[in-house]
Amino acid sequence: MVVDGDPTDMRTQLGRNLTHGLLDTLGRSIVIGAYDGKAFPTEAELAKQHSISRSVTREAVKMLTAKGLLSARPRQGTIIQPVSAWNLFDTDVLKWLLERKFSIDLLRQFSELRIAIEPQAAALAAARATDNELQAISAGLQRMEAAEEGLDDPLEADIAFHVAILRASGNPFYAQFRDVVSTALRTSIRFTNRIAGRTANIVEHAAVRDAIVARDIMGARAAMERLIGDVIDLIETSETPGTAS
Amino acid sequence: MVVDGDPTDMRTQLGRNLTHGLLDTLGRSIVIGAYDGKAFPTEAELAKQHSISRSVTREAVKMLTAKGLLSARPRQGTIIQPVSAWNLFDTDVLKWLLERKFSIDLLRQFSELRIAIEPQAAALAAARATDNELQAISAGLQRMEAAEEGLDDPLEADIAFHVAILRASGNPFYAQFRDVVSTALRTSIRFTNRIAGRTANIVEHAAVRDAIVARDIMGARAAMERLIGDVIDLIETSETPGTAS
DNA sequence: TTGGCAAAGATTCGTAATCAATATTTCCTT
DNA sequence: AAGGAAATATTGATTACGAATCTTTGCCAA
Repeated sequence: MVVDGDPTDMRTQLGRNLTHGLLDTLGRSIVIGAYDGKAFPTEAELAKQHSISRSVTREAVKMLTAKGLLSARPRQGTIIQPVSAWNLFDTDVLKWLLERKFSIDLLRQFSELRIAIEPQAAALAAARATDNELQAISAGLQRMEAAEEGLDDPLEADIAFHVAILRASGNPFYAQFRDVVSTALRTSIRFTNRIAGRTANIVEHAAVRDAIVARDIMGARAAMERLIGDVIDLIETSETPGTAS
Repeated sequence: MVVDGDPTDMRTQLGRNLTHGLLDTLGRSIVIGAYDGKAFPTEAELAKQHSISRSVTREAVKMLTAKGLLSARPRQGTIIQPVSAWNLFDTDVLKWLLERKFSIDLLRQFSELRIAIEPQAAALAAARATDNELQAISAGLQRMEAAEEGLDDPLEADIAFHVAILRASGNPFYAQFRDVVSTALRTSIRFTNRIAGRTANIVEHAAVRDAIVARDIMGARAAMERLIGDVIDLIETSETPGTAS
């Protein structure tokens, strides 16, 4: 009963199938700390609680161990791993984490990561982006311009722009930050829009694009630094003591 | 027979149990591209090929989908996901990736990531490391000094130093790069030691430590940039055309 | 030939029952 | 009190069966 508000069976739950439904329910419960004092249930208990077969339970648990949230040993049971073992760059973990608190604190952590990654990605893109990749970046910018006039979704356009640059870095590890950046922007928009009713800064985005297209490595890095620096400033000015959970 | 050189059963294989053994075997096979032309086997085929039960097969496949390598749908079968969907920061995926090629190419991609992350981590550490964290950084450096005189393992000491700084950043996302940095250093040592018989650069490491302890944010960033810049220079000078696989 | 619809087939999804392996705890014997 | 053996709890693994979900095939009719 700790597990979910509704102890109903999982058959109508989210997810493509029972296993994914349970994965989602358990992952969310773990991340929000629903088991913090107590021990994690055994396979048998989980199966019973959710009126689900043991196989499905085992598969969901195995997926959670694959993501670093759990570990299991015979006779000892299944235990929750320390947060340091969680794979924070996993899409699901990121999603659950965000539900726990869309606090400014988490947004700040995201942004601290972005300020390290994205300027360097822009520099690499300036150095080696292919024609196709340059075009994708420009396309993202054009979507943002279209969004200014209500012809496109401003958030999705913004995300497309940043992701295009990550891809254009030519380094698959950079491209992995897709989800982090996307999540950060989705969260960000709730704050930045609320705080200063400002719309996305087209001029500064264009500066990044122009520098990359001009193969200006230093310029691309600097322009992107400015872009994200703005976000961080906004977060910090709006950070009033006691707001953080 | 595509799967593994030895079509023996999995009972003597690596891994804590059958599921993990199969996970490892399949993960490695996928990453090295053993299924590149062909379709991925069905559950039934996998079970038969490895003389293993269907449940174990399903659990291993589920773990691989959790890591982004596979996806499964009824009637359609199990299919390998594009590399862009793989979770490259997963410890296992990283390990498999490294077995595919410990090429200079992969080492360069690691280093491009480090040059973005670690200087910023050093800067954050300089800004907010606790006393304990400062002590851990100094301890890492001392281990490196001890290693100079054969009293400790130089590689492990080097890793400990860099990981301590990642942790001291106070941002859990930075701490996640533990594995990437550790892997990069382990790979790196094979090259850097071979190319220039040089030992780890204690002086430059000490400069990073000193700057962090002195709360010198800019200095810490610059010192770490120099450190990793050296590695990148070494990689680039040793990069002869045709070496990349 | 073409269009549509129904039947067959393949594959993952899900349940159930059962035994094995592995630690831990309990308890008996010395 | 010590040591070891037995009971016990929990994950690990096998097997067999049926359900759900698509795809493909093939038939029938316009």
